[in-house]
Amino acid sequence: MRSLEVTTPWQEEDEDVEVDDMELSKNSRDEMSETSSDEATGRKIARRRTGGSTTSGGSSSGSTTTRRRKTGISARERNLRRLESNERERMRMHSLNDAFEQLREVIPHIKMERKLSKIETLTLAKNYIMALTNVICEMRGEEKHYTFQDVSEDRDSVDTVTTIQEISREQNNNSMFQENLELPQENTLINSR
DNA sequence: TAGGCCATCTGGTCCT
DNA sequence: AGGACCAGATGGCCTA
Repeated sequence: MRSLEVTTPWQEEDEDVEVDDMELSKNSRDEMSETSSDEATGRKIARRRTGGSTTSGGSSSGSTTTRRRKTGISARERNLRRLESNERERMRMHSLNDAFEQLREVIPHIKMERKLSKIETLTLAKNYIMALTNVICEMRGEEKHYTFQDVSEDRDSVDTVTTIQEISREQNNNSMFQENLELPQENTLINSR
């Protein structure tokens, strides 16, 4: 992935002076251009012109008034680091999204026009694991590990459990499912959403 | 138009 | 010290 190639206000100045952080934030946001694309992945990099947080999450230590810098780095340097940090964060989120995509591909679910949302993906994955665990227990002749409650209110659960039951019927004699599989400690896990 | 979902920016905190 | 992680804020897109 390439670095951002944006002409920024601080590229014009290179003075190592004390600068108000709020002003820096403003400059950083003002820099944002519309969109560009990532050459390596083809992903669109959207940058807002007016976005960004005013009071960022969990950040309570700094006042909104002028704060003094910890070190002697210039405003230009700090903004450069910010951009690099943004880039790393984008990459991190992209890899997280890739992982979600891979998870979507292995979860059996009813085909939909739209793709599964993240929360749906996680919920289905959890249900899938629980249902598979029950299948294993069933094959071993043990008591079911998890109890699905109130499935009528949870269509995803129903879909997943139905799918797993079908799988278990087909693979009822598959010894791979019956040998040396570690099961979670909990005996029940209420299916909530 | 409201609400859901998402991508991105941002700064604090944690970890190596 | 620097990068990873996290969560709040914001705006864009889409759908009912």
